[in-house]
Amino acid sequence: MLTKIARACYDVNMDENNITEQPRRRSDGEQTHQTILDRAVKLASIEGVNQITLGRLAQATGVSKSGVYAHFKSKERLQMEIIEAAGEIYEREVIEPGLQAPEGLPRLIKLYESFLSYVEREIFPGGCFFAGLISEFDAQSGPVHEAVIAGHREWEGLVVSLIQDAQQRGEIDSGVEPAFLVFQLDAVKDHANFLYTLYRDPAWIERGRQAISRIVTQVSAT
Amino acid sequence: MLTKIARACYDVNMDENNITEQPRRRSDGEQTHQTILDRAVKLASIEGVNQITLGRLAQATGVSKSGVYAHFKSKERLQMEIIEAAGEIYEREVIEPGLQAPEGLPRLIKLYESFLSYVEREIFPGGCFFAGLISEFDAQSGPVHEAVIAGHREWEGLVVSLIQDAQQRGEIDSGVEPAFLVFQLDAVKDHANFLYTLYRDPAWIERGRQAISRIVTQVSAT
DNA sequence: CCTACCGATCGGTAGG
DNA sequence: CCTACCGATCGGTAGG
Repeated sequence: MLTKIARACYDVNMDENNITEQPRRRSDGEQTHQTILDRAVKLASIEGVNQITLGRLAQATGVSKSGVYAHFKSKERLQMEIIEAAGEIYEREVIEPGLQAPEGLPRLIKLYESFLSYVEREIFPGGCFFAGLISEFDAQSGPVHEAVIAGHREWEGLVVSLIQDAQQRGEIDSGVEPAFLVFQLDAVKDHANFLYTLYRDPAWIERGRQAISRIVTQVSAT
Repeated sequence: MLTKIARACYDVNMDENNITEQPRRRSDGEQTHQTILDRAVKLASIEGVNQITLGRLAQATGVSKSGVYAHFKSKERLQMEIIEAAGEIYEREVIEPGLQAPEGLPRLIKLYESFLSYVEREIFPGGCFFAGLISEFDAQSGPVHEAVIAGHREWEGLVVSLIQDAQQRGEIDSGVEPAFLVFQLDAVKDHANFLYTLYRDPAWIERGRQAISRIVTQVSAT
């Protein structure tokens, strides 16, 4: 039966865009899959990825435990899909709006403002998903740990390139070490997320904005 | 049997300092209790307090599962004792060395240096215990969440009072808002902990030191 | 996607 | 501090 559904999904897949060997579900199943994943991402942002269990996810969605399991085929795969789904949301809510600003310093500033806004709007009920994820897996080896490091390196690389752009345009002092500036900016953004999530007081986001703009002012070319 | 041990411990207790209704164990049991707790604190700093189970703690210490349970009487109590024990370590490794410096600005600086040193020396194998704890419970209501908030407020209060001391001595500009300065300093210390724990590269601690001293320089009275 | 299971482990209890 | 349990839940499987 599973095979039949899998094959049907595979056929549907062919008509769409995705020709991988990973079987997918047809439209109804696809929707259920997404519904479960949405719930899982929200739960994981509050309690941590390791606290998500098939049973509780089943209860939260009204699907049977084995129904949930059938969608993900293992707990590891479920965890990975949760992280992927969260990544898409982060991309949509932080990266894309940030990159819409004009190149150079405005883009750098907009990126951090997008982050603060995304925290303030509580896109994830438990605060920034990835701040929580890093904290959960920073000291634990395994595939998630590696994925977390890759994600952090990607973010750092993006910000460094924005800083270098701004330096080439003469908007940021050329004597500033990009990696150090990223450290300063990220410290503020993560701390604002941290305290907003703990206290749910927008004053912390405002402090984050102030601290970011203070740092930017200091490194701005004269 | 439990009652007998409990009563024996109670008697011992009377001879010491502590006359609460909470029964304690006699010296052997006391030692086992501490051994279990030490392991639990280390494990919890890596995996999170919620990941500690009686079974795994039993396995890690060689005590039977019910033996572990007998020492703590509930998982909640175990969690609370873990947090208390971590708090004592934090007090010893960060607060006390910090407060040994001369009053005013040197004491403020020393407090943050003590923190960075405590991270660098890996007092907890999974990074600063309380950074992890806040991250784990920031979005979850319950007694641990409340304890975490109380702990954060205590730290913030301490730092604010150090800043005000330094302001009264004319070492920090009186126009600086203490709460905002704490925000800036804590952002850096937590971020250094965060990245050191993820990468285990002392360069992140060094960046933290640089960022701290830069902030201090900026707010220093002219 | 379901019911009906499996062995392992969970927090906790009884009794010593 | 131990053995020997309890019901509940875990991730996962069989079969439809």
